[in-house]
Amino acid sequence: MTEKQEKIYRAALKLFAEQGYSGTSTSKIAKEAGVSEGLIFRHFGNKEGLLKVILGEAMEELKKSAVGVLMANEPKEVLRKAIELPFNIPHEKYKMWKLLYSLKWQAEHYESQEHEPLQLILRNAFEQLGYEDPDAELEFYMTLLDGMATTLLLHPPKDPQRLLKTALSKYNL
Amino acid sequence: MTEKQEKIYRAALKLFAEQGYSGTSTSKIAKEAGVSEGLIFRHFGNKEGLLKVILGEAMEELKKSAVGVLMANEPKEVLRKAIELPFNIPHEKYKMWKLLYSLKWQAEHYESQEHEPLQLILRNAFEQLGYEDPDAELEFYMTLLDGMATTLLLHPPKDPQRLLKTALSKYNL
Amino acid sequence: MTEKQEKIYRAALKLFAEQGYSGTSTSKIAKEAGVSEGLIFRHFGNKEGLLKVILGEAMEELKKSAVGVLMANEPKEVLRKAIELPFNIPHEKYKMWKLLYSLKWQAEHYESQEHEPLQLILRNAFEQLGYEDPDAELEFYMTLLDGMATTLLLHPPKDPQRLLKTALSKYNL
Amino acid sequence: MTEKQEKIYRAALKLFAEQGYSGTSTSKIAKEAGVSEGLIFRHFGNKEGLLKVILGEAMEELKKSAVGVLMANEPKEVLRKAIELPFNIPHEKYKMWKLLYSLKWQAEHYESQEHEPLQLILRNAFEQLGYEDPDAELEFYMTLLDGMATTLLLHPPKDPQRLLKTALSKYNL
DNA sequence: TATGAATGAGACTTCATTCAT
DNA sequence: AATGAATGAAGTCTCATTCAT
Repeated sequence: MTEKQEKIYRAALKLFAEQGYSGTSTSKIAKEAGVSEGLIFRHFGNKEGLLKVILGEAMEELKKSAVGVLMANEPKEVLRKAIELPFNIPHEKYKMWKLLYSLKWQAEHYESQEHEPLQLILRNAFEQLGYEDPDAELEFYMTLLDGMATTLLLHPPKDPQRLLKTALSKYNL
Repeated sequence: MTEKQEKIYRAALKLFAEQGYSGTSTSKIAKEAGVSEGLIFRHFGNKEGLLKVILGEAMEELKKSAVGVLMANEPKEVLRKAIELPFNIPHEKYKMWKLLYSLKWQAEHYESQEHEPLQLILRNAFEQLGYEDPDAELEFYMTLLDGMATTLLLHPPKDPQRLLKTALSKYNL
Repeated sequence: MTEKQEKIYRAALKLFAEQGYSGTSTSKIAKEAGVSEGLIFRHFGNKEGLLKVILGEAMEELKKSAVGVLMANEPKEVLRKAIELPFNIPHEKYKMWKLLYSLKWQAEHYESQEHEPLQLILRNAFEQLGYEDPDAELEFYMTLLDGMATTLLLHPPKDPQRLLKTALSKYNL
Repeated sequence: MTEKQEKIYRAALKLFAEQGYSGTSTSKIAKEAGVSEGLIFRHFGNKEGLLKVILGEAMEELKKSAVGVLMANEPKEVLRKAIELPFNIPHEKYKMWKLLYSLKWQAEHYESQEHEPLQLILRNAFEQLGYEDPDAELEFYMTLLDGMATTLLLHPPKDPQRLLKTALSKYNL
């Protein structure tokens, strides 16, 4: 990506995350990026193309961040690393995650990112740990993860570590 | 509300929930409601006015549904009723809750509905039950509630009761 | 058609005919019609919709003007009335015909208006009049008609009747 | 003209002829020519400059093709050669003629190419052949030529020679 | 010479809102 | 109360053209 492309990309990510996709006009993006409006279309085809590029990168990021969990070799470590995921989002990736989560609420853009590999390994962990109903446990764990992400992205507590500690304690991790 | 007002209200609720506020044009609302576009403005002033009316009703609903929790007289009952909240959303109120949650992700419309009374009574319950750090527990519980809502509204499981059961079991309820 | 619709229609017809479809912007049309640009889209959907309505009317007109030829009952009368066609275009229909002819030269909009009924009756007339190769005669006659239209619409002579007379004399009409 | 200049020239000729001048963007031309958009402007100044070069060449061509008529020394030969003109357009010149004719229908670019020399010699031929009203005959002949061009360029018949033969027979040529 | 990034103006179109009826 | 015509501003996108390389 050239410099201006990056500028557009970043401006769009910021605005999409803050004001939503429909709520963000291309002219706002251009202004925020300090670039002519036409350039957006030269580089990304159209507004949706810009979103798709951003979403593509986000998916990459998501997969990358899940690698740590997938590579854990003890079930307890799997659980711990999974729940730590939203706590390890680096500051510069916040916008991206916020956008990803906010889009889940829009029918048009929703594509249930089941993220099967993660779910598989989590289910396996519960099984190995002797949980009675691993499927139910998995479901609950995913729900908890959604809650964590929501809290951390939307109204982050002063001391996130306390929240993490509480969560870990529930599973004796 | 007259009949046509209701129609507009319902159409707007549906579309706002599905496609977002900015993603929904007044003309779409009018078409969905089977009503002239002008009527929206006669009855609700402008697009935002329509949103505010919907949000107002939603807040009422929210308070109403919390009453059960506030009136519980045993700490364990408080916890149980609180976590049951998102499971008791009646079918016809789904749109409303979805809208409420999706708006939380838009900076423009976000107003942290702390919902203090509920939080107070929950904190109190944890205290009475002898939890070491009631504040931390409260924080975690609210996070869990957010997760529940997300799951139920966005990708409801085939058997919601199983999820509820799992949750309750974590607190021996 | 309401008054403003008519205004738009007429402005578009004029400008399309004079400057071509692509050469005419909707803002020019709106200005010429003394109307807001948005109104064009409320009434005609989009720019192409406007063209289609105009073209539809033109086809009607075309058929109507051919009726006289189709109803002639002597072969000589058929020939005469056919060649008189372009000479009888009323002043207010000039724009329409010009547009129709100019569009024939644009691949995108071209649809060979064979106008079969007219051709059939012309061929029949040549046959009855004992012409050796009626098909060839028809072909030539249609070519002549195209020439007439071109001349009359593009660089009308001072005395069109003289041109008509010359043409008629070629066929002893 | 260098190779790339030629490419641009040819691409523009093709597209202008098929889609009209306004309907053809410089970016389409560049793509069709397999050349960067900027190059068009380096070589031809601007879009109109490109058109002018094409039109200039076309005029040359037109004059060249008329030479045969001007050099005929019998009146009948003049008439024959004149009417043969549009039938002798070489395949690779079709685009050019089509463009020339289509531009006649656009007010903006129209410049009545009276082509006086040709008209003079034709009028003279009619006079010598003893036609009563040479001016009227000339007018009709030019109209016929327009018709021929229209037919041949727009919907060429399977057997053009038959059309030519029919035309010639009308003048006993 | 040639490219491709970059731009500003303007294209087509949609939007929220107003107004006469 | 209700409609539908009408509008001006803003939205997305394309265009001809320029410029640095």
